[in-house]
Amino acid sequence: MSRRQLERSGAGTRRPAGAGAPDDTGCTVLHVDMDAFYASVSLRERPDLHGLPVIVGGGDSRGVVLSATYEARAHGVHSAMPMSRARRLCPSAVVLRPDPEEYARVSAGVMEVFRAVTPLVEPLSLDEAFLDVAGALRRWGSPAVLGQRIRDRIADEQGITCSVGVASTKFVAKLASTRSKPDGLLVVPRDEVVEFLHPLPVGALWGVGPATEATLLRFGLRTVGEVAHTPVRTLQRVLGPTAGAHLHALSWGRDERRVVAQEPERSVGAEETFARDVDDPEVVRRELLRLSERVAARLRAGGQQGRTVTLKVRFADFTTITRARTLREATDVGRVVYATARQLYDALGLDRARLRLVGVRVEGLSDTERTPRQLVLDERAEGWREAELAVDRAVLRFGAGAVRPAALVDRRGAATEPRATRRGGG
DNA sequence: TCTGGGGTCCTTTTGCCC
DNA sequence: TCTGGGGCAAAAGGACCC
Repeated sequence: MSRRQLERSGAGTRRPAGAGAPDDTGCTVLHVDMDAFYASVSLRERPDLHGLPVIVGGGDSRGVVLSATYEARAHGVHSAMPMSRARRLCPSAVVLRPDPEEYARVSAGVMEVFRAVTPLVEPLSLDEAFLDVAGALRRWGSPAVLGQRIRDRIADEQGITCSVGVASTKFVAKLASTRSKPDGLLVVPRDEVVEFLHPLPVGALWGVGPATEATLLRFGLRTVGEVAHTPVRTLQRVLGPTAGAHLHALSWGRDERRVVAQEPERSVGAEETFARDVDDPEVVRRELLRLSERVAARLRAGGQQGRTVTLKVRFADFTTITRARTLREATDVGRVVYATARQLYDALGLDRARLRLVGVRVEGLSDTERTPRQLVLDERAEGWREAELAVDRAVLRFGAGAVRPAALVDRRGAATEPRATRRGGG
């Protein structure tokens, strides 16, 4: 939400020509963000669609917008909007299916460009990252020059545009890249930070979403400047000690967070929204098995195990609950994850309630290497683990879907609907 | 007219032990 | 025996991000 607000608050602040280069001394944090990433990547294959409203989105009945070109955004379309609504807002838009593999490839290429500049790259998602360029200046010149080089290289090598924010802190760099979109670069000099921040709406602050924004508005706080001039104690009373202090610091441009390369993952999960609400427990259990296998396979691929299994259930009316159980030993075995998730599900005693979504997540991760093989792990689980490792090898050789649990295969040997959102035969 | 899927972090509640 | 905390970990929910 913050990004949208910031864009709406408008006032293209790219410097007027002839004002001289802004002072980027000490502005060693870069935030680089691809413009309409999924849409831009998909458009590389479809040059005929350039200049048209294009929406990338999934799901036949229940999908949302993943990305939209600026032409589509002009009609009010934005990401996370239900596809049905987007089509109504912009009936002329061309809708493309997402192509996750291609996005991952382009993302890897982009990250490579970053790492050629500095090892201190902190990816936030496929399409954006923070870079600490303090150590790269001797070789490359000033941060702004560096930012422009990155933009040029990504345009040349990947055929997409990006925007770069240059500042002394992560938070301001991120706001700056947003403000310079699309296809821009904005430096916020150190001594202009407060001037830059204070006119912005509160929703521009990191961590202020719809709920917090509503709270702040109730107290008459509309801009970052108004938050800045509110006593910390007051903010803490209203928002809690952590959020209150955090927001106050941000509103003055104080942000101590460093750029950190490769943060370890803290959880791995998978969830699925059904094409239509489901009230058959057997269908739900089959989905839980599929999700558990998927999560466990990803844990093994990453060399990780987890101790806490969380079940997520979303009812037809969108209310959502979670139930968790912590195991005695960490696991990366699909059958163990499934057994736990299924126990949690059965314990709910739902009795044919209509479900919209189920999910499985594993938390409390540790490296498999550094987690000693427990002596107490029962033979059954150990047997399953061996079997699943064999499956991993088969999938590597023969591709996904080569091997799957019997419960997920119908009598004719065909896999039952690979994705719950797919309809009909195929 | 509805609301995906991948996550992180924080707060509150709860259960347990002392 | 009852009550009351403090401290802790786990569980649950919610807000937020892309």
